[in-house]
Amino acid sequence: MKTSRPAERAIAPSAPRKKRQPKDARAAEGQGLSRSEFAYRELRRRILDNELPAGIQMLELEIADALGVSRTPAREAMVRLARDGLVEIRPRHGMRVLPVSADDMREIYEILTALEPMAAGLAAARGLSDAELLELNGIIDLMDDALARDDLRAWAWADERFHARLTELSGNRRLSDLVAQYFEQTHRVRMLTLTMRPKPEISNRDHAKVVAAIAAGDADAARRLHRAHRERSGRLLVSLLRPAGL
Amino acid sequence: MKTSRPAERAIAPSAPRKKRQPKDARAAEGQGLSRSEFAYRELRRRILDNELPAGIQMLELEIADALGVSRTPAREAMVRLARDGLVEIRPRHGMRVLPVSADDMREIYEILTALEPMAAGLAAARGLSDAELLELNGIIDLMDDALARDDLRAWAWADERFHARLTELSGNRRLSDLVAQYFEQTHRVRMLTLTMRPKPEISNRDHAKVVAAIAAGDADAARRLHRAHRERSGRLLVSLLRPAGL
DNA sequence: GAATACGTTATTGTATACGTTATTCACCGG
DNA sequence: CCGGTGAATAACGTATACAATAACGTATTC
Repeated sequence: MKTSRPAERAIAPSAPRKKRQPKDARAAEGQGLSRSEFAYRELRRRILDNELPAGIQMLELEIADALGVSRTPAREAMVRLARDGLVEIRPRHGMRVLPVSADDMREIYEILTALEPMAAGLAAARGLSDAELLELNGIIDLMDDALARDDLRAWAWADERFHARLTELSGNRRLSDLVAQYFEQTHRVRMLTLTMRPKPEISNRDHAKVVAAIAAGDADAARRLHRAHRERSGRLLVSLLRPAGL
Repeated sequence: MKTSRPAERAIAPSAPRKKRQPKDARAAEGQGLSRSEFAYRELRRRILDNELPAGIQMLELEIADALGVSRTPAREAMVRLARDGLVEIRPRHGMRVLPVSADDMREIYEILTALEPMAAGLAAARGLSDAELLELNGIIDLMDDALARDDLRAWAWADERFHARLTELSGNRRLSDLVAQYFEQTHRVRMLTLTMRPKPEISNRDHAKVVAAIAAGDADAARRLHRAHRERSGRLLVSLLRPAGL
């Protein structure tokens, strides 16, 4: 037992204590989300949408107030975001949204260049069903449509979807979660550079080739092709970023 | 300014309140560790050393008591460990140390098979200094010595060290952290299967070949060789695990 | 006028209180 | 004897209280 606990607890809760005021956190209540989960997701959303721009600092209490929760769930969310590599916790200065430098992007793209081709190879080795292949090709069609309409935002959305779906089809859950985590970190930068890059027609062709290799069950080719695709897009992004001096 | 801070802080702390009893947590005090950090490290150590065997469940309070901290840091440690993939949090049943099934090991090895060869390739492309190459070869020597003495534990230690050091030399911090995280998860199983596997002479040769390729600056060869090494050891481990029915 | 020491204050890490709710176990009916 | 229902209980999620301390500003001295 605890050695010495003063027995203040013995006093009877006679008076109807102040009603537990959950402040607002209105949005959290809506779903079956715990406040902790809500804080995490909302904070992450704001960061990824650049609502909380890179570099910004927020104290625990500011975050808690902004989200309408107390410090405990706010803190838990911060710890999780730090693990995700989105923020940094600096003891007396709160949480800082990490800027993504060209060098950071290089590191992240190197990781994706390792992981995604592996996923493509695994998918090819496993053999995808016709429905799954059809789905991937459908996403490529979406990308082509978006490109034809010059709708870059729609293209980016479909592109992310393609990469996510392909890795999910690897049959390795950890792998696809990991790719999702790092891909997420590229999202902010991709959005920023979307208008700076040349029309991403090559990307669409790359995707089609990878899917063809997977359909043929050629794991080695799928891996090589996806790798080439990743290397190209990584180089492109870093080259766009470097002069911008982020 | 903060809009509305009630001034409860104004009440003077007149009476010398009961001394804050930090229970024990004696070990935490020793270092400059926060209790949270201490809880995390200690818990992780116990899991990796199989002191907390796979499958075991512990409630928040049990963990807190076992570590001599309160629920708050215990909880924070749990959240972090869950992120690391070592435990699972199940709301009313506390924390469960995740068992590592053959299938889990397959997933983890697939990830390492993607990441480590990339690290080797990067190291080769970057070009290592003589001192760095010497260090890697020194570790290989340690492995040979250990093998000659039939000291499997020492061999395993050096092997882990080799892999860790090599990925660090990739120049990609995120990559080496990631490898460390997944490698860590194989540790428990590697220790269990250490006596079941044939003498790992091939491993030592594999390592030497990878270092040679890096020394020659041949990124492609380094990648391919490391990949072959990983594939082999992954297959071996899974094949040992499967009949054991973990 | 600048530098340093000191006191103040804000922020954090940690403990703990509190209310909610899943789980469990006993009891009852079939 | 078994299955279901409800009360008791315990675990958790969350809020908050509290103490330690780093950061900051002020004053003092040279």
